[in-house]
Amino acid sequence: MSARPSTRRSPDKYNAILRAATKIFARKGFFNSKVADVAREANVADGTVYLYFKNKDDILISIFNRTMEDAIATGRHALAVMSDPIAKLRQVAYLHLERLGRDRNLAVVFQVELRQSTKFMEQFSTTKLAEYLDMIRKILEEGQRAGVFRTKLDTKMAAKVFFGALDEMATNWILSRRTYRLVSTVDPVVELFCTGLCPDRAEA
Amino acid sequence: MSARPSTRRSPDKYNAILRAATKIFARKGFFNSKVADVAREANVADGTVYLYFKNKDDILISIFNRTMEDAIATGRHALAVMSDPIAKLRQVAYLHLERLGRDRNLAVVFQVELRQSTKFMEQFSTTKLAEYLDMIRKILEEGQRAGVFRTKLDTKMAAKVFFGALDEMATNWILSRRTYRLVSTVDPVVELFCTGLCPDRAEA
Amino acid sequence: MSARPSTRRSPDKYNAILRAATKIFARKGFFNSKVADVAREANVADGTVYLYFKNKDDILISIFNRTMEDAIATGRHALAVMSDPIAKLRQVAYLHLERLGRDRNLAVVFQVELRQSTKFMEQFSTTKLAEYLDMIRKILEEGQRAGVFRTKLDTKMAAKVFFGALDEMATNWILSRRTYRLVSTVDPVVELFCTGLCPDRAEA
Amino acid sequence: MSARPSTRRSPDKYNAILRAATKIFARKGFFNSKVADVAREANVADGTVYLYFKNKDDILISIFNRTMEDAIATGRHALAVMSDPIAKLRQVAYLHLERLGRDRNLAVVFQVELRQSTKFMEQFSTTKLAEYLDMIRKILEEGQRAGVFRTKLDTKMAAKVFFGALDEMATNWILSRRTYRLVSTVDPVVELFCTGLCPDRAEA
DNA sequence: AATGAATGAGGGTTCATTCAT
DNA sequence: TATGAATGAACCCTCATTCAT
Repeated sequence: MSARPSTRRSPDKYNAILRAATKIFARKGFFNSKVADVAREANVADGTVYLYFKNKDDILISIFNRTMEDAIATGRHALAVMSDPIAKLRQVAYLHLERLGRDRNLAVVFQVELRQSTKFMEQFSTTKLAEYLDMIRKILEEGQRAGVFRTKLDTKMAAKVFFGALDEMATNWILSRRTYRLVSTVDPVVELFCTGLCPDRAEA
Repeated sequence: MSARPSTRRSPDKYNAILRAATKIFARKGFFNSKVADVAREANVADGTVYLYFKNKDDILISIFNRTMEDAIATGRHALAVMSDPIAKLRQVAYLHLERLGRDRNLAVVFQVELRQSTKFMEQFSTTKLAEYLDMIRKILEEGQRAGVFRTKLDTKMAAKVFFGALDEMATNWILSRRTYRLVSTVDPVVELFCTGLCPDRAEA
Repeated sequence: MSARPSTRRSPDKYNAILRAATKIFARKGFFNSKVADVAREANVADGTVYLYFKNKDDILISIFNRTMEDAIATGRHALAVMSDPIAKLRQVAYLHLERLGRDRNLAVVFQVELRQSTKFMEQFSTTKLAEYLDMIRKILEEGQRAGVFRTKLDTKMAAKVFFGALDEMATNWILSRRTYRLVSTVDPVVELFCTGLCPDRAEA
Repeated sequence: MSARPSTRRSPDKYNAILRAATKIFARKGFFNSKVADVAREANVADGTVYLYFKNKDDILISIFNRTMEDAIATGRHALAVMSDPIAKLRQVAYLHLERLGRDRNLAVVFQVELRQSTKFMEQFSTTKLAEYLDMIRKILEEGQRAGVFRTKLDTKMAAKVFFGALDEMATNWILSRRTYRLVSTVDPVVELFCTGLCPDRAEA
């Protein structure tokens, strides 16, 4: 019918609802969260939520989109002034895990709630996530040209593996009792990813 | 109230329901699947489902548990007769991805539907998943003792990274148009994991 | 999706819901009636209503259809054994007004609630109502052939006028304090319809 | 709380809202029409509607009242200069059907939307409608005194029947595909009403 | 054991109305 | 007077679960 509600008037309310939703979804799960819960947490009336979001799904999607846009923008900006491919990879890992480690609610939503259904995931993976994987891939290709990474590497697959590693770090951290800081996994992961399991043959 | 529903009486019906549920959950998502859908697919009455499963959640959990038990048993059995740690890793990856690649419905349930909520995930990760990660870790430690893997490696983290890589392969395969066979990713992943991104200094 | 619910099992419940709905709709109006009200009046659970009817609209439509089918069947049956066209008209008027006069709830639903919207009315008028008007028209044509009714009469229009007269009698009766019996209007209406306003020139 | 909203300040806006409401109600039905729809159609803000009308019901009532007041005034005025009772009846029929035939939206609101509930109808029938029926009745009584209409006629009932005939003409016209002009039914109806179905005995 | 009709709690969403500007 | 963002009560319908047969 009508155009996407979006931010009609107050960015404050829009942000408040998004923040509240992240908290509620993280705490109770998306499906078990009521829109009324989100509204109460955001200190707005139930109906107000629908002035800013098309429906409940749209809230979840908006959390994802906004965070990914921030992440990609921040990533691109940070990478722009760097040249060492390994440092760039480390930077991506750092920004990724630091962001989630800083906000457990956001982490839960990203690692758990967003994986609700193929409906969501297909939508996400074909847009923002593909863009994110591509950003990683470009670093790897750059590294290949610079002779820092092996030439015979399948960069598309390697990008997935790298992302998979970060993803697993985040998921594990959430499901653990969080006795450690998530960013503390950045260096080991990057190191492992670059060096591999096997001892440097040079050692031999 | 009553005793825990059992699988004793008719394993046929129990299996039929589990198979039906995997199909339905994969197709429509866990939350959007109705118990009645599962019952119809399994050719039993709605009420019959409750003779075999405590509730809807229990069906999902049972899919997970049974598959994991199979996987761990199959894995242990296959690994028992092998000695090369790298071959063992490759075997784990193969069994993991071959199983999911063979049954897309199961793959969807594992990669998507089981991640419904922290409630499920915490339950899973503290039992079967921990056991699975431990199995991987033991291979790595064995490899360290055999001098095949670097000693300074954090095997716990490396196990997670390895699992994360396999997990991402599976998820990506589901979300892609599946134009390739999932098992085709086994060798590249294992190779990357062992060798790392960087060129062998020996090459130089 | 699924087939029309209709009478799945118990005609008792089906009838109870229809009777309850007639009462509730008559009392509070269709739009202001809650399905829960109907269910309570029928002594069934809310959800049970949906085992027998597709939705709230379907209840209203079912009241109309069932009543009209009864009316047309009863009418045809009664007319079959009669020959005098005027007597037939009187019979139609009698059955029409006696039925509504016997059940004020039904009368209210027919005279008021069913006129909710063009959506309903167009649906009704093109099927059952058209059939009813046609039944009247056939009597008039028969009367013309028998020389009892004027030949130059537009029977289609006269049928509408006759129906309009009965309809207005019913509506007026409902909106009045019902100090009279609805059937008492049968003879005057038929007489007026046959004779007209003007004095018989033969009188002069 | 506050005083009854008035039409004083801006008759333009008042009329615009009434015109818009007639259109919207006709198109979507009263219950399915949103006040916001009416406001948009009238090019005013939602809240402005409440400066001119007490609530949504009040808009519908106002459409009825204003139209009836016009109709009765116009009728009285036209009848004042006439003497022949049959001509007067024809004039009433003409004004009635010409008005509705000229504005389909208004016709739909009158024939369909106003019959929403006994709440509305009782309110209407005890005031404006009674007045209208009374106007018709007076013509009939006058005709009786003049010897044009039969003396033994129940004028109250005959007035209802006449109104019922006009009402049915209007309803039928709306529900048909409107392939004819509504006013074309004036003469046949009046003629039928005066002469009746049966052939003039004088003919014999 | 198996059935499936019946249950009824639950929630996303709409929209008439208000009121601060 | 006019606005339109905000409100929150209201409700249809779904569906997991039960239980009489």
